[in-house]
Amino acid sequence: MEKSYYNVLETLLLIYAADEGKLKIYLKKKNEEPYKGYWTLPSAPLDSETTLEENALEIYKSMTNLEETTMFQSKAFSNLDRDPNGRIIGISFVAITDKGLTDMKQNSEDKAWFEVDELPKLGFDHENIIETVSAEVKKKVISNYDDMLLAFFPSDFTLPELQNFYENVLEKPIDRRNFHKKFVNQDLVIDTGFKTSKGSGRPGTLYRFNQDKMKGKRI
Amino acid sequence: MEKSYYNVLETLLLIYAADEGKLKIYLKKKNEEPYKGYWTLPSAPLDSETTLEENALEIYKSMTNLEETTMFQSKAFSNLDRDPNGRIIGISFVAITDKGLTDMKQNSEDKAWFEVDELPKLGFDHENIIETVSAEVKKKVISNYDDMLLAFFPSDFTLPELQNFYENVLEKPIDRRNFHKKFVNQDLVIDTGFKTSKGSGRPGTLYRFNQDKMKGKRI
DNA sequence: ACAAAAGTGTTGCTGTTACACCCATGG
DNA sequence: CCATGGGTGTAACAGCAACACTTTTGT
Repeated sequence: MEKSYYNVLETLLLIYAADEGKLKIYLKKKNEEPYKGYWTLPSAPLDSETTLEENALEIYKSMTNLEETTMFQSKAFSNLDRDPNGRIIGISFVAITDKGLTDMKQNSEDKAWFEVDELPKLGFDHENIIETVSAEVKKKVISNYDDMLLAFFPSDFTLPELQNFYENVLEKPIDRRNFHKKFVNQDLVIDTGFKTSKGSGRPGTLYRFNQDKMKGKRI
Repeated sequence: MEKSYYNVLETLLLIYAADEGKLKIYLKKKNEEPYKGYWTLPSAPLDSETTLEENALEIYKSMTNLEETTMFQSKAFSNLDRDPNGRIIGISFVAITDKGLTDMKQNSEDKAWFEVDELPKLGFDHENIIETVSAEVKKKVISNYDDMLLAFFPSDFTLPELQNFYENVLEKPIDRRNFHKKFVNQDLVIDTGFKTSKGSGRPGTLYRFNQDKMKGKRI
């Protein structure tokens, strides 16, 4: 192979959501070789007249039909053997979305949500990328670094829902009563006045995050 | 300009150290056009047979004559007008070093330390890059996220030294006595048994970080 | 009325904050 | 012996951890 100062780049997008208490990622099924039938991260090659951010947002729109999201840059992956077709450098972005929205909710033939700890067969080095970036995202969720916990709950939620997600990410159980009081006593959440009743048991109060108190707050 | 899927990349290295209580960065003076006489970040073009990490380490070695450092990837900068010579994508890395070591201590004609809040005239978009990345580094120092505070003090220090640096990064004063006890009472530091005496006043106890307690510790 | 899920109360501990005071060195 | 800077003490308070109990729903 000829050594050169020109490189091919791709933007990789990791779309995350909190769903049923689990951290999930939205993947795409590949229907051409290489890795035909494998799942992969949505991606796009970067041309010389587009910024990485623009490129990532385009991928987001095409995958979700949504315009807005919390998006930020993550790591670059530059191993020489990432792609069997030749050297390509991948720059990863993280987008956090509200799974409740739009047609993303239903999995389709070629787009689906997966728990980050139960990934399907993945093409290229995407399993490695997902594990690396997910570890970073989880770490931020746990302490609300970069307001990451806030980003996962843009709309109403019950405290048990929040706790379920938080416990799964933390991989440790937390006392239900202490968790509840932490958020209520410190005014980190606002009571919307509504309740949810799904199944048996007392209905949960619907809260939303108190943005002023949560922004920058260390959990 | 012709649209293409080939891009030129450069690795940019931000070498930081805690010195005299200040967060400092090591820069290089440019002696050819463009930006001749301006200061810039050390950088290297990326060829098609090198990883970003290898490239960053090469820059580090050539700037410091040291082999080892705490290094991690930071953001990628992909604005189209970053460089007057044409589109080039910059991938930034952060290295943290012990300024006391080697010949780095003395500033030379073409390499020097600068406080991140008192930067010289910088070429390209490097001022923007330094500000962006420095904000990220400071934020991590403040909470010891990714063990960032630990990384800045690999060898012995006095608590007043540590506090001086921490206060400058935080941009708020902290009670001297509480700061002291926080670290001592929680066994975050280990007494080396040595003292420093510089100038008047009672000599300070030399501590080093207790790695076991500090790793992962949120300050 | 019973199970299931959500919400409230209490107590002790740990760490933070806001203070005043004592100790070791150089001039 | 006094200025300078470093180290120790203490009391009030906030947040966390570990507990038992009560309330509201569905069946």
